Parts: sequence; structure tokens; C-alpha cells
Amino acid sequence: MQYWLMKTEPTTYSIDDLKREGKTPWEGIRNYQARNFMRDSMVIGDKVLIYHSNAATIGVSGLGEVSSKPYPDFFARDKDSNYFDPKATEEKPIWMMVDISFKSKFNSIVPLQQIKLCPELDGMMLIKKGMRLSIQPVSKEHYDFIVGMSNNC
DNA sequence: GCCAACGTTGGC
DNA sequence: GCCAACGTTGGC
Repeated sequence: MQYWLMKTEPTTYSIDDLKREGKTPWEGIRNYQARNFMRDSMVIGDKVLIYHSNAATIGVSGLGEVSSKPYPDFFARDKDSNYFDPKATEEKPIWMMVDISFKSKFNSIVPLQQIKLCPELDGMMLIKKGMRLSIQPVSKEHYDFIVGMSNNC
């Protein structure tokens, strides 16, 4: 069992969209390191912090769970998709994804600003300078602490 | 909208 | 394999 943080821009796909749909393919990851986490390390049942970037309120908005094995991101082969990649083929799909299911929406977002201020969260990948990975591993301690912060809002 | 930090591309 | 140019991310 591992813990992750996955970024999304709420104008594209928010925690409310995930709540409404219950489950979604996490398509459009076009970074090898992020893909490798999904392809090589994620297993069904892993816990996920859903993070809103480029938003009015930036921060962790709720919880999800990995609910499928990795499989090819078929958007890469859809010419009409923003995520189309001409190099992707059926034999070599290049890009992989997993399904993420909805677990909960926080009463209020745990803001990035606050995450940066908590000594308990020192060392989180999210707050490292220059870090822009859209999928990051999170320690159980940091995961639990952020869930705790959401309960105190 | 700005821009720092990264990642990718492509000529050599 | 180097590295300049370009594109993207994402906080501010």
C-alpha cells in the first residue's frame, strides 16, 4: 500500500467532477517519471491526495483511490484529443494511466500555503523548489497529517 | 500575465 | 552526446 499526490487543474477536472463521476481514467500524463509511477508502482487500493493546481485556492481538495491496474492511455491515439501523441501505437502505447475513484471531498481545501507552514510536512516533495511532477509519492505520515488538517477545518 | 525551473527536441 | 532553443508547469 502506497500513498500518492496527483495534481489536476480544477478548470479541467476538479474533485467535484470526480465526485459526480465516481471514477475516472487519469488520462493525459505526458511525463515519463509520472508515467513510471503509475506503470510500475501503483497498485489497486493505493490512496491518493487530489491536488488542485492553477486554481483560485491551490491545495489538496479531497481523497481518491487507485482502482485499476495500469493500462494504455488511449487518448494518446485519439487525433481529436489534446493528449494525442503521434508516436503512440497500439503495440507501443508509450503512455499509461490508471483509474482513480472518488473517496471523499474535504469540507475545505487544505491550502498549499498552510502545507508549507507545517513543520510536520517538511520534506514533502510537493514543496520542494522547482518540483512540478504531477504525480508524486507521499509518505504515510504526511498523508495522514494532511487528512488530519482537513478534519480541523 | 509574468517568469523560474524543468523537460524535450533537434541540429551539429 | 552536447546544448541552444523552445515548450510546459504552476505559483504568484
